[in-house]
Amino acid sequence: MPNDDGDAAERAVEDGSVTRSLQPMARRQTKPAIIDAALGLFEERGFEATTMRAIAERAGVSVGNAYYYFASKDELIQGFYDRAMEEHAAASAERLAGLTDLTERIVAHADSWFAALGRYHQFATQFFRVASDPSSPLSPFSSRSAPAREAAIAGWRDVVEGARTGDGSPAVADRLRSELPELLWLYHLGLILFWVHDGSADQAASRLVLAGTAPVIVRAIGLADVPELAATIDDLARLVATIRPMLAT
Amino acid sequence: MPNDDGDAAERAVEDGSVTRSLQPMARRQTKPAIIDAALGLFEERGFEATTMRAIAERAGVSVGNAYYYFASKDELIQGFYDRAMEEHAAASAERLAGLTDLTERIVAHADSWFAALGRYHQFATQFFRVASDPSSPLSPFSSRSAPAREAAIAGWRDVVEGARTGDGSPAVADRLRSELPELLWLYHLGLILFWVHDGSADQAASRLVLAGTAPVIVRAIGLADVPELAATIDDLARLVATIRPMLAT
DNA sequence: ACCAACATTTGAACGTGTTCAACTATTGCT
DNA sequence: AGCAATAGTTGAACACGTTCAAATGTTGGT
Repeated sequence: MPNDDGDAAERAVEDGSVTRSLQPMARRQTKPAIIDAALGLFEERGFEATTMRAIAERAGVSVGNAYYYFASKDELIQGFYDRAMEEHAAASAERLAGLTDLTERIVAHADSWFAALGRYHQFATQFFRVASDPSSPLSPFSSRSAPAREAAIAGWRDVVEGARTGDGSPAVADRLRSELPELLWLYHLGLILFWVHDGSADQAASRLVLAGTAPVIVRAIGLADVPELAATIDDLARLVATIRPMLAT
Repeated sequence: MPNDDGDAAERAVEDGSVTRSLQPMARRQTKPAIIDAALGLFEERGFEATTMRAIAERAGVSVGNAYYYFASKDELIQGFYDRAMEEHAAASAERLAGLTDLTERIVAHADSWFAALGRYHQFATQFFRVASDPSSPLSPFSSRSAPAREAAIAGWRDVVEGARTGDGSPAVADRLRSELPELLWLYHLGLILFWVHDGSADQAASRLVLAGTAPVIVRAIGLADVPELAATIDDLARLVATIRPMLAT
């Protein structure tokens, strides 16, 4: 098994030029080379049309070597996902900069996700097919994707924390502020599910769903303070609390 | 390509005993034989562990012949799904017989689904992995599964139509009665999505989610008449109307 | 300098889903 | 009865993801 995060290869580079010049057989950065080859081919041909043999050939390694670094073809997808999420985080931060309205911030964050992944829609479809397999390590609920999940929730936390009312006070009541990011993340998963199945041109339908549902979500957040609904909300909170420990993935 | 629904084989049988006795090479019912073999093996070993060669061998045909009737291994799943849905319809009808309360009827219908598919949970997981692929004909939104989808929605229509209030009048206002079955079907899809990912013993968590959310759904239905929410509900209805024609699957 | 442990790399081989040209059986028509 | 067209059937062959024993490179200790 390789070092878990390509540390070995990176360390070798950090050893500096002396080490490198003393070793004629320059240490290739095999793992990133494989990722680059895979992503390039995925974009060119799609996921299923890309063979492990083609990836290995473009990366200049043997097939077996690719499997030394990635347990399966599916795992190579993680590289695509990580890269896309970086793009999304950057694009979202830029669009959120001037916005204070919660609804607008939600729309901006989710819409920049659509923008970031739009060009990969067809390929992303195959990605989420794999990810929607509960037994896959790429499932959003798996322990292996916990870092990605937490990063995504943190993104939604930024959306919530940055929201202000007219007088500059936080737009979301304290009681909800801690739970809301995760709920919005679930809402986003739902949007993604729709987006994946969205056959409309440029996924326009998904953007409409976003624009149409975000205000409803925000209105529902406001409703959480209505006393008549408090009992129901408490029921749901208790339900979540009961169920969460039952789910060991 | 075979006749679309095994008509050829069925017609041959309907030709009667004369035809059969005059044809020493008795016409095998190849298609059902393949389905039976496949379902048996799926139950015994799971979906992925079952090979097309094993299916063909048990059915007494060649591999190529299986592909004459089923375009892919995935398509064999439809047989499992159809059979399971028959079981569900029967079990649900039985449990709904004495119930008039809408919440109880919703729970009974969905819970009998859990009961019907519980023993197949692991295998069903692989089934829904395939079904959640938007490009798969098994996707619940695909045109190929339209009959199954409509049958499922019809099941939810029974749930709604049979619900009575204390005085024996329909429990659901006219305005909602036509749309509600499809919404409940979507709710059920959500439950199934959770169930598929549900790693708790005997999928107990899924049943709790059902028991906990069904009353909320029913309460929300009642809220549809509150004037303050009418505008929002109209917005959502308009959104659905706008989007539906955009989705050509 | 040497060796033992470890990390990396190789490519042939395996089992899989799927395809296809060839073959056989059946039907419809005269 | 005979013939052309169609339906059904076969199994070898293909391309793929994956595995594995073996070969090679690298490191750290003496």
